[in-house]
Amino acid sequence: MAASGTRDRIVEAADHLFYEQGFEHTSFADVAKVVGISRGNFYYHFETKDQILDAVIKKRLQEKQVMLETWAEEGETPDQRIAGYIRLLLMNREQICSNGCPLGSLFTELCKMNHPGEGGARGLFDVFRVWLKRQFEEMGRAADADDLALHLLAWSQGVATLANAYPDEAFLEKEVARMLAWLDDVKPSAEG
Amino acid sequence: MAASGTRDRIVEAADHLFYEQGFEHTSFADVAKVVGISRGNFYYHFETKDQILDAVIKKRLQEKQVMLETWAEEGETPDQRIAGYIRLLLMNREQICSNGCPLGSLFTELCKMNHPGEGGARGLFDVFRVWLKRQFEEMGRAADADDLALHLLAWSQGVATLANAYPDEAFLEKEVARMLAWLDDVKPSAEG
DNA sequence: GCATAAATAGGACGACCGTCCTAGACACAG
DNA sequence: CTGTGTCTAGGACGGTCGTCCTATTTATGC
Repeated sequence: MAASGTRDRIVEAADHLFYEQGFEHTSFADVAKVVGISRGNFYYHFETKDQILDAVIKKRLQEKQVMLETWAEEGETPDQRIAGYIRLLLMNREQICSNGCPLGSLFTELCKMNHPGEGGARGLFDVFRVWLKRQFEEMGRAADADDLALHLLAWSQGVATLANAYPDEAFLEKEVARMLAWLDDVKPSAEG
Repeated sequence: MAASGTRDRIVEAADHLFYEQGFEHTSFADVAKVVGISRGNFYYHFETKDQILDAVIKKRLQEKQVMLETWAEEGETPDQRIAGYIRLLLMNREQICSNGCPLGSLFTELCKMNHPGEGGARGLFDVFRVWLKRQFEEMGRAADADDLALHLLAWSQGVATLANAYPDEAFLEKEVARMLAWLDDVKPSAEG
């Protein structure tokens, strides 16, 4: 399994570099330097650059899904779980301030390239969208659960982008507080 | 001034292509094809690709500034002007659904490239930020005008990105309605 | 009409990229 | 030790890119 170890290291290095430098702006040489292997060796593990992107997206999909399902099983109330999602913005503040939203920036780039991986990047949004929708449903807002989920998704996406443009932690904290207040407003007063 | 005519056509074509395909993904050959001139002719008007980017950013800065100042002089109330900004999302719905936010997507790309033009792209945000701040001040919210401006900027930014990921006009319209309701909430009841 | 400058065309260049190929290193079964 | 399959290194190839160079065309002043 030493080979698969190298494969995983390639995917992990590519994951970080795609986030920090973008997909197109990251070359095989960049990844090779980080992993510490030769450029030509990629083609034993991947046939094209797009396959690395696919593997990176697949990895992100799985990681996020596992993270959200773990939250959902930890027995908290739906609004506490949504609050956990909102606080992700604070937990990842350094990365967000310097590189923006991992979901949004990748999607935006692939979209402009007309790259087939665009669908996979949209799938990353979907993971959060359906998870948030489920939480709002369980919170008692079944009627507009998807609407609320999209709203929160867009909101956090915009906050991440602006925090990147103005690397100001105070702004991030203010917006997180605003989101939590909004969540409290949205929560039915007599929760079931 | 025939030369400057060509120059302007280059800048305008580059402006569109940078928005639709991204800066890095747009080559000289792409722009040349649109403008209808030869590839080598660029270097009579620009010395580097970065200079074209600078010209594009400068043009966008000027256009936005003129647009906003025109609004500010049209004698409406501040909240009507802010509502006009919000409704930009609807006016440009086709472009936003297919290419996202012109400000955010350019900034995100330049940021990942560590490109010196990043500052100019941030300047585009600044134009809207200070204009919105002024409107909120005139609306009677001087204390938190900048806070409100950043909030609305982030919100609209996120909505544009999500509308790009889910090209759904209904979502755009719902969020615009939500923003207008928020604006009404923010407006002091006894406006001066 | 001629000299001068502005403007354009088109190819050459070096660099980088993704991709591919081949030879060698390594692990392990017999 | 030997043979076999896995894994790696490093260079070659073709394409594209930004950049540059040099002719040629077009416009302008005298």
